[in-house]
Amino acid sequence: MKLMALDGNSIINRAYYGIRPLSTKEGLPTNAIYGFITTLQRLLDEEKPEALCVTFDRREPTFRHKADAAYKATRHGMPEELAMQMPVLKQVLSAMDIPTYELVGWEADDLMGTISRRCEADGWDCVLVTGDKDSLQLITDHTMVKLVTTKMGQTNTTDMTPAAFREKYGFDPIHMIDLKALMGDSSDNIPGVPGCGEKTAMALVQEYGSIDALYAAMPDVHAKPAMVKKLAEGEESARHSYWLATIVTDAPLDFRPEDNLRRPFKPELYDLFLHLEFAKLIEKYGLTPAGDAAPAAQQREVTVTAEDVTDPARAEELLRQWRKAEFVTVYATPDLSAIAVDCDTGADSASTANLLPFAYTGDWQALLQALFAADIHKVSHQVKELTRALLAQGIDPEGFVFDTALGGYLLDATAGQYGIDRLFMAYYHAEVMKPLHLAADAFSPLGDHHEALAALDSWCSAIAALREYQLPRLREQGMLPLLNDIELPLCRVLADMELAGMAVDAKALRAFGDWLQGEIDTLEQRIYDAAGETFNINSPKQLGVILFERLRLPHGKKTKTGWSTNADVLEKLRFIHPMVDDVLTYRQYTKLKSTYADGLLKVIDPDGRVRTSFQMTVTATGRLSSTEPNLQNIPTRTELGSQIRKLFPAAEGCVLVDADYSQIELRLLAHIAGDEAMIQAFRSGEDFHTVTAARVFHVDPSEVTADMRRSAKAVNFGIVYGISAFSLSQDIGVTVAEAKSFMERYFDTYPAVRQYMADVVEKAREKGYVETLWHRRRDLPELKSSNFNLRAFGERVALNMPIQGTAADIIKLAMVRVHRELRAQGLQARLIMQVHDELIVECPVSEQAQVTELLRREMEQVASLSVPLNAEAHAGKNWWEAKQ
DNA sequence: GTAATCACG
DNA sequence: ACGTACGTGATTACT
Repeated sequence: MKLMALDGNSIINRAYYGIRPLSTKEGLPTNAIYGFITTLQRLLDEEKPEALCVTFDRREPTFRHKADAAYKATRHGMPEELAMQMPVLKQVLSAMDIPTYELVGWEADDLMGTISRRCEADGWDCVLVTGDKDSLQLITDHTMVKLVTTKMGQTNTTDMTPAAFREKYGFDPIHMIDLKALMGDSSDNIPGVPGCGEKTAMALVQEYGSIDALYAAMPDVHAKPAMVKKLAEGEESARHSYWLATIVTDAPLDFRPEDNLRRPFKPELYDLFLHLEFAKLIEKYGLTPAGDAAPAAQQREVTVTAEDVTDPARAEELLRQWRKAEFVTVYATPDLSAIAVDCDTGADSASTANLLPFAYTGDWQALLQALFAADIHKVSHQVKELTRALLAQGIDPEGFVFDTALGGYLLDATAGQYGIDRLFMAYYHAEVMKPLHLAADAFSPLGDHHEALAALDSWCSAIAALREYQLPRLREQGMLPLLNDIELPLCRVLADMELAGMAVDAKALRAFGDWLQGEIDTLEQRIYDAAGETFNINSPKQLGVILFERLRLPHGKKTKTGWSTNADVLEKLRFIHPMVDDVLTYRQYTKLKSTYADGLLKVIDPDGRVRTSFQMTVTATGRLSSTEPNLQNIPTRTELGSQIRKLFPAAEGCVLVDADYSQIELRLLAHIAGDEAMIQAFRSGEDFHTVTAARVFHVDPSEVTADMRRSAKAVNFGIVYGISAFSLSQDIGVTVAEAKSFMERYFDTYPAVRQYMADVVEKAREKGYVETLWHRRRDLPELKSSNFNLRAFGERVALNMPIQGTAADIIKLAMVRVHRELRAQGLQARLIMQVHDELIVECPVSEQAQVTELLRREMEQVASLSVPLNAEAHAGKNWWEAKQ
């Protein structure tokens, strides 16, 4: 039998510092609790103990344990956000029916020591989980310590058995106490022998085993005479320290191993997790509401107020009501096999109309067109997806006035999940009924019709409830213009773009792929010959073994699992061994082959076009993202890679017009920071990096060398990302000191930028968020974190998000304007792609000149700032040409 | 499912 | 002293 005991304080501490701040809508921080539970679950999966318990420190101000020394006085108290979570964690553990142990005046260590010895006495094995190395002294043949370590934000555990301990330290676990007695421990206020550090203490314990043996051998110990003297003088301190360092194993604890056998969770765990907004955990553990006695079916019976609309006369009546209403909510299945419409006003208040194509006896198409006309104001969830589905059915939808997915995203851009159920849970701490099977056949006469309708009904009213929550908050945060003028109109633009797609030359792409394969085969053989064996070049692990063990090349950075083999590292090794160059080329070619050649071929539609999906609710800054396929990362930086762009042709008789903003982020930095020198530089129309270099190096622009311009460019970009001198030095290959002085001179050149960087972080810390010119917002709880890395990250985000996010606002607005203007001018031209600062329009050759001018003008005039927005547009027969 | 790598802005 | 640039998505290896 095996019992696992956790050092509660140690684990929750690590969870708190290791996990980004989370909190409930009411502001209760929850990250440490969440981290604790997930850690606990991982440990249980790993160890599968029969019994489990958690111990906690319980120190009282008046305690007199272990001498009167200011014992652990230097250990600072826990931050308030963590302290608040302690009692809640104990509630959670109680609801999980996991025993906890604490004793006034005793530390978790002492309780764990006591627990492990009682277990052993009863013939149990024991696993102690803690991050505290002190506990290693407790290791025996039947007691293992799982040491929790946090490296680069990742928590790992090491199993310390007697053998593993000896391997690492060279002596038996029990002598850990002797080691501490000699070297001391400042965090525990254990003095040790003054002047005796880790190295000396290790050597002495390895040789003599214990301080008893050491002092018995005095004065003939193997150490420098000065050290022998220190040891002699420090004997009393060493013996006192030994006592301080010894973990108690007989604390007065009421403990029997068998009382800790694992038991089922208590029902109240559901409510607790609901309150903590641990939706994932509720799902994972399959928790259900405590009052589960009422059968779910019965609840549904009560809530179903749905009405199947079958005949045109009734439909007409409803349409009239809907036109009069302020708004209706619409929930549609992705395939439009069912559409529910809920209207809160009128005679049939609170009743949901179900529109099912097979059940409707009238003209289905006409009904939809009437419902999705501009005169019925619709609130829905994921309007872009619905718009796309309707357009594909030949319906031209208008009149969307709210999107609860977009609302959720604008209110919390880092939440990541915007499903109706998740939002409802976050806002109201309650669950929406799950549609059990919303597949098409659920609405066939044979499917479970009743159940499906009940789900539609509840989802429809959930959407109304979400809007109710979101609207006042969006208004208060100044985001209604962003929603109404940018995000909502953009839904139609993106739906059109997704449906239009981009043509791909499949034949040429296949040929390119075949050519790449030939090159890859050659490279592969050369690499095997150089290595003297075959191996999987695609495996960083195997490649690392070849490069750094077999070939003994100097290794650089490490990753969690071994040596890094990324391009940065390999670049430095290419002059040492010719194989490295081949590996780099191999990487480049296989990337092109698998991601672009093969990857694109897999998703070409029968009409020879690829259709990406634009994600509107993914990025933390407001940018779009593109998936299946990702058309926002088609190669351009290398000669070979950019060949791929030649395989994106314009349709027959058409051209592609490609327009991009030049240095929009830096221009926005100039505007937002209000730096006169930088604004002037952009107004001059000269090359900005060259102007920067000239000002920073105090030379005439004509004297700026390529090297100077490259450095200036690196700083310009670095500033936007929240640079550090270290990273800049890495980037431009100078010392940190040089990079530092370089940045100083940069800030002297653009003084308002320095001021901005300080102000934006301070303001963000006060307000807890940053925002763009259009008030798009990103919450930044990281700035209040006590974890240095997390806080530093938050500061960089605070600098970057307003700039990157404003650029996103601007191009989105430009897209809406371009889309509208192309239609207004009756052009056949279609906007088909966006790549963050670049738009692509496909149009007949005859429209080329007009479209090129329209694109440039609309993009440049979308906002009026203190710097000009500069856009350049070119036409070509394919993407590569248009981009020139 | 996570980690490493590399493509883009 | 800390560890070292912002935002994405796809592929491959490996647990």
